[in-house]
Amino acid sequence: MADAHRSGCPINLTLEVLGDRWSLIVIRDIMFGNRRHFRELLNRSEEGIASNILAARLKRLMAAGLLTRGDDPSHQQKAIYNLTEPAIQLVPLLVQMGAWGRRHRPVSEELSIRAQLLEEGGPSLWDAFMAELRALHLGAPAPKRSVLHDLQAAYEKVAAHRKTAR
Amino acid sequence: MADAHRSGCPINLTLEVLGDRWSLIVIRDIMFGNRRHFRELLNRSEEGIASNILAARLKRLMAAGLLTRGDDPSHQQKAIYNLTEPAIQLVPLLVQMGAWGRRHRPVSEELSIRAQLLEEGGPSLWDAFMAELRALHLGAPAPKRSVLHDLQAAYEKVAAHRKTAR
DNA sequence: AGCATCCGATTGCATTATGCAACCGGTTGA
DNA sequence: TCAACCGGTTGCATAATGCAATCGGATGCT
Repeated sequence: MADAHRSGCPINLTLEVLGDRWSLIVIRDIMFGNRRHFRELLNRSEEGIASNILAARLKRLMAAGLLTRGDDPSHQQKAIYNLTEPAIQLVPLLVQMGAWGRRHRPVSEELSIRAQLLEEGGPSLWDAFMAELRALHLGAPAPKRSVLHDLQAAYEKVAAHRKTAR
Repeated sequence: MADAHRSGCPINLTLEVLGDRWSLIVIRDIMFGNRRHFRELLNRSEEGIASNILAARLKRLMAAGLLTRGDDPSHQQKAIYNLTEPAIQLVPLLVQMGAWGRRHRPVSEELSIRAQLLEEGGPSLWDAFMAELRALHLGAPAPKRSVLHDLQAAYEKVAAHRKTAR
């Protein structure tokens, strides 16, 4: 009863989980940038999230069933954040967000390449990408071809540039 | 220079406009519920937005180019809020949000009928709906068949019930 | 062993956003 | 004349966000 949902409308309920300025940024970085550790999410994101906000978001997203937290065998203190199946199913939503932003907002060309690829690839590309995410985050059998690598290329280039520029 | 965008990423820029708990609720009500006046948006929405928040959101959405404000000829004081073309192009995004919420959140059956119709109708239905919105909000020539009426039916039923129940 | 670096956070504090209720001057229609 | 409605605004409390410094523990290098 601590629910207190504003309404049962699907759009509203989605907004109650994801309707803030950081949740989808975190999911985007895990999903498209393959940021799996706290420090990666903290230091290697374009927008510069604060550490307390990041911690709060990770906690909330885990409570909402969108992320799980696992141990990194290589380091006792290191945590690995994984996407859950519901989070992986946000791919079409994020693609639409990217497509809309690309058309109607002053995007930078570098960072919109990924959105363009996903938009032009259509649902079949999204499915391939989601299959890769399941392999990476849920331990599902790995698909043959990697579309993820292509998607991450531009992203990595920009992140690296930003890091040196600091 | 008062821009100060966090980054040029399309997803981020979309989030900077729509990433809060109310903006998309307002657009949803105008779009699917055909709420065109301030008082309609205030009193006839499921979630019960506060009047100052509504005023602030309408102002921001107009500044972002998603809404325009027109005069209602029938009443000197009455304002009519219209969707712009960019706002109408949010249809696929809202459909994806509804589809995701329907699958992964505790939606009420009544309110998810609309989401289901739009999801099952696919892109061709979205296009038909968007054409109707253009007629309604931009003064474009009206299409023949109205899919909007069907979409609003369930919504109106619930809103009417809620009004009497207060 | 010693020490710098990295690990996922937490704390304190300032600013901003949101939420709630009451209220405003003007318009409309009976 | 008057109640109801019009699009908001105001004041105030609470919650979210932003920023910088810091924490205790783990790791790796020398």
